[in-house]
Amino acid sequence: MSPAGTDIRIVEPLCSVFRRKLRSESLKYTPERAKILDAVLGMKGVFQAEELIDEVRASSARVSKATVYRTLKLLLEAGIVQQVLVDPEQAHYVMAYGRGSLGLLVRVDTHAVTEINLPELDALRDRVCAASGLKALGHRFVVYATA
Amino acid sequence: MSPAGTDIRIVEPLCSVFRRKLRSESLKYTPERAKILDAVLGMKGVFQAEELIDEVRASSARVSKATVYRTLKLLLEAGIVQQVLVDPEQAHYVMAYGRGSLGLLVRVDTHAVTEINLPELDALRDRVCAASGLKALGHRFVVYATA
DNA sequence: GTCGGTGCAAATGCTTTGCATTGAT
DNA sequence: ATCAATGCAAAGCATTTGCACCGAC
Repeated sequence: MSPAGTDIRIVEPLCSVFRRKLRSESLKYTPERAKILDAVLGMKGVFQAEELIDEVRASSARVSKATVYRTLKLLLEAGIVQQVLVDPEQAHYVMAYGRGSLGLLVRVDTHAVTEINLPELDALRDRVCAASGLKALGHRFVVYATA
Repeated sequence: MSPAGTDIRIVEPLCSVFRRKLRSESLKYTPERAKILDAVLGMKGVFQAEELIDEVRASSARVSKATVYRTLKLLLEAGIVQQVLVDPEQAHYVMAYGRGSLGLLVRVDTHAVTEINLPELDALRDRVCAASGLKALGHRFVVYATA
């Protein structure tokens, strides 16, 4: 579905996006940060910090928990991941580059979280912001359900 | 706006709802719990545990932090308050009896949280759940915005 | 060679819990 | 009288931070 270039969204690897962000603040692109970014790309769907740490350690060398948290914060600032708040105990994240909106279906019985796509909410979000004279940055639609 | 009884939603004081919940588990309705429920009714909009503690202490006697947290959990189970996750650091709550849906406008620059009413999302929520063969329990629509 | 990065362990801050005492039913 | 609730202080847990050493530029 991309003969005319229609479906191309990521014209630049996320790695470059990250490096550019780092360079813009005179921060360094280290092997640890590269490994963490790789692990993020490997995460499917919503994940927690601890799961990311496991993923990093599974696919490569040892990276400290502190570094993962520090890098996660940078990835958040770079817009590469977004925070998703479904659990008061722990922060959850999703790979989110180039995406301001997010739909989630949370099963309260199993705690499973599924992503859903609802583009019609973009307009609603903009309408809400316009009514308050604000600029929309993004939105979350979370549905809680059970079997 | 209630000459014909149209706008009456709470046919029973929340206090009774709470007492019934407590009785059903052979728990006790104590003065501390009554004061905390009162404080919850006095909170306008979204609040944090610490703000509720301040409210309780402002309007009446001393109640320990532990008791407020314990009671908040009971109010959650009773459906009198709902948890709202807008901040990974801290849980936020809203008075929520008889309400499964919730819209929030979060200003990321000032951290102000405003409630918004979007009844059209009920149908969307039900559609999403029906598509997965699940039963909808409620939903959150959170819009992030800035000036 | 200079800063910033990393790992570790200690610190932080919200929330929960153990225990002895107090109180609702 | 009984069984649960309260207050306090200590414990828990995810996340952050201070510091000494290491490494990217």
